[in-house]
Amino acid sequence: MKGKEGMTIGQAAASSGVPAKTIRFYEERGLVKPAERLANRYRAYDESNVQTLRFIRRARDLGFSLQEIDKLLALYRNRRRASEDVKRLALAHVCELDRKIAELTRIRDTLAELARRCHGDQRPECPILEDLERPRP
Amino acid sequence: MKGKEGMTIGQAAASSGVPAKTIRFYEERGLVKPAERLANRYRAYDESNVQTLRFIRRARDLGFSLQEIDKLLALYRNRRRASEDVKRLALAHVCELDRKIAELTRIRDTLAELARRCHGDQRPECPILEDLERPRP
DNA sequence: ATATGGCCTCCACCCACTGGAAGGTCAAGC
DNA sequence: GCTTGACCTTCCAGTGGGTGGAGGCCATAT
Repeated sequence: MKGKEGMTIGQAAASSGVPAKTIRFYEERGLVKPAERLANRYRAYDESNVQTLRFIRRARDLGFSLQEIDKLLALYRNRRRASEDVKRLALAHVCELDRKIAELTRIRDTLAELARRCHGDQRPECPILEDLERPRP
Repeated sequence: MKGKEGMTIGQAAASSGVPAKTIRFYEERGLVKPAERLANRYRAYDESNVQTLRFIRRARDLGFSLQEIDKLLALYRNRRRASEDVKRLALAHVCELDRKIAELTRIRDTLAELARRCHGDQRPECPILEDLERPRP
């Protein structure tokens, strides 16, 4: 396990923040290319692999899907990319986030209002259950 | 297929808004009790079953998990329930929604700011990719 | 010599469905 | 009476993004 840059999957995991199991999963999904193998069949990683893993980690934290990350990685690796293409991906994702936030907020407000109207005591009467059982148009 | 109230799964689906496949799935998961069967092995539903399905549908629309719905259904069926218990479930879910909304909003703002700083032209320079590749502490 | 811990593969499971294949049932139309 | 088509039945597989565990090899310290 020598070599200045060489790392096992566990070290790459610690260094990138992506769990070892997840790294294998990404490899299987084709998100990262299959790692080189040592003589003992252990996967070997270098700084550039770890860089890619960190990129993926950050993109996941920002809510991009693996499919979107695949596209982002392609742009990342392409020196002749147009920032326009990256921006389009990002803005599409912002739209999706706005949509989700709006929906969750709507649900949240509905439910908070129902809870506000519920006495929350020992009696069975409950506007929340009454809402749930009400037939909708 | 006689009987004033009797319905097939397709009619129950149309009447409740829960797809037939999903009704079978709920039965398998034990969320609803196994439907009666006709001589031809078709599932039979009545208004009360449809009412339960509508309840589930509405609760799903409000973002409750099947596990939470299981508890809500138990409270719904229990005439001696305390509205306190329903309210507690609802408020816990509101908290969870608030948490999710806050996280998505944080992500959304981060990404929108990165996109704002990106020229979005034909050149490769891109603050979004620069952010993604940046090592984190 | 063995105990620990890391690595390997493979399979199963999570959530909440959804799609599809293969086959049974029923009413209507010719 | 036979076909057609719309239902219904079961079972199996896949989605997304992993996580957990079994069973076994490898490396190092005691």
